[in-house]
Amino acid sequence: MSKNKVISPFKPASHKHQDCLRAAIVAAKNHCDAVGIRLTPIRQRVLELIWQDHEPVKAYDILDKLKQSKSSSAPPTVYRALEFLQDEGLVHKIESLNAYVGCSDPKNIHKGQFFICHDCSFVAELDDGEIRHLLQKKAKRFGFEINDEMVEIKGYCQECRGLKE
Amino acid sequence: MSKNKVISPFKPASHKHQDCLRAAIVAAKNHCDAVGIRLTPIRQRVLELIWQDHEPVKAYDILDKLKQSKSSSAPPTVYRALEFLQDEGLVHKIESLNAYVGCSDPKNIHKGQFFICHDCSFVAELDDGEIRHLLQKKAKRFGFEINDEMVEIKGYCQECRGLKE
DNA sequence: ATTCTAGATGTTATATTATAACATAACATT
DNA sequence: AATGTTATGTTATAATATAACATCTAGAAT
Ligand SMILES: [Zn+2]
Ligand SMILES: [Zn+2]
Ligand SMILES: [Zn+2]
Ligand SMILES: [Zn+2]
Repeated sequence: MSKNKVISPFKPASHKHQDCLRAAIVAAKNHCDAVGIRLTPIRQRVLELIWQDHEPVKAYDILDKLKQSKSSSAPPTVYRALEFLQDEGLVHKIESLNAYVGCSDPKNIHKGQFFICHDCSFVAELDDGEIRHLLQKKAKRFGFEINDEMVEIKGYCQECRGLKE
Repeated sequence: MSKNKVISPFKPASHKHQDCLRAAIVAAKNHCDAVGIRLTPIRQRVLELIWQDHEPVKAYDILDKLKQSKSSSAPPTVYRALEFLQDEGLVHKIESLNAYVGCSDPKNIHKGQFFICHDCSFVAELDDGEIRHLLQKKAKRFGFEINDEMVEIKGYCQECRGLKE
């Protein structure tokens, strides 16, 4: 089963992001209902904060915003929510940035491949069978059994490149 | 120019690591001489500590060992040395582990692809043109210009898989 | 409806990773 | 020796993340 998905494509800055946010929350609710776990208010709020944009968000930035509506919030509040959301495939951690992005495809558990713009910080995500397959092939050559993958690519998105002219 | 190198292959636990260490230090000295920069005692010592094994090493573990011979050492001592070594291609940071591994190919500046064993922590490094090329191809599809790449693959090396039987 | 319980949250403290800022020392060039 | 540059020393603190234990609460079991 070698799917080749664009989980989250680059979108123009002008896109109607309200729709991305709304869709992500709906997908999260559906997922949690289906699996029989609870998307509590804190968890939903953290997810909403992460989906404020397509940029990776830092844990302590989430904490700051969370405190505004819920003064009892502390680091564990955020890290617990993040752990839950990551376990459920609702959020990925960008290891090279110590930051978190939403994932709109929780049903299908995966580790994506991320493309991150240095200028606008937009993160696009693929779940690409070709990449996975090539890495498998390389690994196989020296008898390595893959169990987890991190692919994070930085550079400049089309829109930002246009602006550089 | 699409090279396809195995920078640092998996080696049996029994290999004569003294040779790896020695070769790495010689390569580092040669590189620094050639480029006209200084591999100072601190920098060399940090590099040696990183090359104690093929496992990623944590900054504060380096610091602890450094203190044993040089009591004036502090976090900046280590992080400065690490920065120097990374800039010169003598060390790579494994982002997903916040740890550092030696690189035996400093001449050729690159971002490698890393395969890391969960059991023995051995890190193998490729500088693989095929992988780079595929990522380029994917990026091109949505007009993304790559500037930096992180590929870190976790799993089980051949030797450790054999032991699991 | 009441009790029980697992899961979720609150709270305090601390561990881990990394950098800022400024002072001093070592080294190279003139 | 005087100068500029690079490296190191030193102190403090920022940024990221987890441990440990107390308390609460929604929902299951009775
Ligand atoms: Zn959007
Ligand atoms: Zn951009
Ligand atoms: Zn070795
Ligand atoms: Zn192994």
